[in-house]
Amino acid sequence: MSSKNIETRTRILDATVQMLEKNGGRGVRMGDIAKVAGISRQAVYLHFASRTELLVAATRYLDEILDVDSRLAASRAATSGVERLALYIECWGHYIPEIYGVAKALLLAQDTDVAAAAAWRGRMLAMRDGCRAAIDALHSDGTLAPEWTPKRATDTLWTLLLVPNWENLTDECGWSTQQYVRWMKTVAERTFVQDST
Amino acid sequence: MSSKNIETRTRILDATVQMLEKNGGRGVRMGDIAKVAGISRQAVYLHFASRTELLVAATRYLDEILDVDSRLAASRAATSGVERLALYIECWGHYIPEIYGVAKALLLAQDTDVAAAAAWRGRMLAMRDGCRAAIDALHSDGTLAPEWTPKRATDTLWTLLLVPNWENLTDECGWSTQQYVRWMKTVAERTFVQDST
DNA sequence: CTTTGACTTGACACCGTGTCAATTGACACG
DNA sequence: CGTGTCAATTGACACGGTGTCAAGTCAAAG
Repeated sequence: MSSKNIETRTRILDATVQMLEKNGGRGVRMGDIAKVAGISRQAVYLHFASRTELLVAATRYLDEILDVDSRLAASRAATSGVERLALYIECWGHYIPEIYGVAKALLLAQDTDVAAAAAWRGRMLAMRDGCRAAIDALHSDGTLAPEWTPKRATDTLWTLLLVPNWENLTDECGWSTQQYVRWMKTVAERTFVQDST
Repeated sequence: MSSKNIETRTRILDATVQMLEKNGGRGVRMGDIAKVAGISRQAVYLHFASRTELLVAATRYLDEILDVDSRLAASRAATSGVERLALYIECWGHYIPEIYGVAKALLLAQDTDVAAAAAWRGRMLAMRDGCRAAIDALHSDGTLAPEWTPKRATDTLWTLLLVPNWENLTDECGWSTQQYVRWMKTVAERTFVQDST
């Protein structure tokens, strides 16, 4: 009964994630997802009221699978602000490619759907918290470069780490994830960390 | 005859720019533009084959009005790499808000239309040339920080200056254009310029 | 007076999302 | 055994926005 219900639901979510991953988040229609899940297009609407709702559920589902929380624990365990900043970028940098398909779809849905915009914004604000924590750690170490206020530094770091930047560096510039992580760390350290000389 | 033709064409372009500017590039339909231009929706198609073509023409038209070339001349006149970098960011930073509406529309059209994606990409590659010129100037001054290759520094600066970053800092973080320019200069200098101490 | 060319009006195809109604088939319960 | 429930199916349809097509208007130029 309800177990079959849930089974179908996760089959839809699996299909969604799989399709979005494969197509980089572009051009995946409700019908395509249904086909991969082995059900009719209308049946998808029995589980998710709209495309946006499905996308949002898919991101949650993926986060669960990837166990984001335990990953972030590493950066929180850092003993210095500088280390924390580096670990946070490392964590985030490896996370992006894994969620990229779903994230991109949500990002695209923003234009037509207010709910999608709100959902994406929520996720980004959560990411901002991580940025603020890293900057605050620098600040309380006294290693935040003096021209920055914590708020302004947080805004800047947050923006630097946004998905479109990763997209540009990997897609257009041909960088690997390793390189992305490596050089974002460099930018962040040179930008925010007080000169030690 | 043909003068009337051209007159209507520019009226359409004016209407397009005006509407896109007013609505931040979102939700402007062919019919809306036609209405503002004082003609029928179909008449727009007598001058532009598709929405994308109209958007592309509108960016060109706007560039012409804003006289981008002469603006860029200032940054090319710089006597040092550091100065050139700062002037380029200054120039670009004041340019973005003026083209934002049209740029955003083109950016959004990318998702559905390959031609729009190509057009946008072309503009961004042109912007990248400016970034490369600034980085090269640093490089030949010997003031590019040693960990950067020119190519990698160019990629990074280019990405840093992308429109979505300006969008995030102004929209989400509430920065003014002045602040954007000020702090992007700071980031770029701290990131790319060899430490002078 | 006729031709030409810009523009108008109105109808329509296409695509993808979302809705609705009628139907099927399986399982559970009395 | 019949009955009710619930997931899922099929097929049709509305909506919004782009783009196309055909027929007609109107003014200026020859």
